[in-house]
Amino acid sequence: MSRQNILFKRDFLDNLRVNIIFSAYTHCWQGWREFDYIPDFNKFYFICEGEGLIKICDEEFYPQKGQLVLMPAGIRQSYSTISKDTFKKYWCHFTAKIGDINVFDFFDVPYVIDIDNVNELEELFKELIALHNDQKLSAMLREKAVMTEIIACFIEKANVEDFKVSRFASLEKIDSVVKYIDSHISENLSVESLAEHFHFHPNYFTRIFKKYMGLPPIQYINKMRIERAKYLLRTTDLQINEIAAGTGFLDVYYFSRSFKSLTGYSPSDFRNISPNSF
DNA sequence: CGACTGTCGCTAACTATTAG
DNA sequence: CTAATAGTTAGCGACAGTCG
Repeated sequence: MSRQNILFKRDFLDNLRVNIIFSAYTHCWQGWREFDYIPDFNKFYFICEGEGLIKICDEEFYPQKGQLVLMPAGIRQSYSTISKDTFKKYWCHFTAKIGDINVFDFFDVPYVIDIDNVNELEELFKELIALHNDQKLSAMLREKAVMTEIIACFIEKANVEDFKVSRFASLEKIDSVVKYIDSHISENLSVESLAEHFHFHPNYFTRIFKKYMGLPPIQYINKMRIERAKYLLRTTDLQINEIAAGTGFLDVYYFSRSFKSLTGYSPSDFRNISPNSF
């Protein structure tokens, strides 16, 4: 795995937004069923007992105790009881998006997986439910963390190792753009020149860049420039104007102002408070 | 003298919309 | 998916001035 791929993955995951709509533990009633609907949110069902039918697209599943079911947003699905022995399950409705895209659209994942450590997942769902009913700010933050942990468990168990970049032709190009920006960060990069280099119309380029990366290209470039400047401030004794020039800022004054607006510190303050990494 | 701030004006970049 | 247009916003450079 190259540094650039790791960078891309991290930047990409920086844009992950998780939102929990509802979570609960339920013993399904006899009439528990709905057919051929398309939700705009994802669902997890963690089956504890009982039996039932889940249909996703045209695939039918009869999940068992100890299995976790993913019912992704935007896909036609149905569910129903099949006997008096109805499901007892933990479940949650949630969205998890990178840019404007559902995170599960980036992976090839099965809809049903076996869980090895049933107790661990059960505890996570219990915590999720408790946190969802807690109005404290800290609980809201923890709720997102627990939801992210459940998603990570699912992805780990599903043996997902990487984004399916090839699934999105444009994303493959944006991946190249990000690598290009990383290796040319000290040069005079503009949206127009980038769009031209990668054969996009500038308007279209800005739009899809933001779609996948969560922020417009120029803001991403500036963010990366400031990250590089922070690194140089910590690890070198270069003068501020040299660092400004080395990170693509034509104007040291503008560099100083941008740095402060993004980090809250002026470059020299940042250097003074940072532990020296020599 | 170097680092930084405040302000001004120009323009590149962005967004929304529409159309092919 | 690509392109054009128009209105808005933010980036940027320049300069004067302050601070230590």
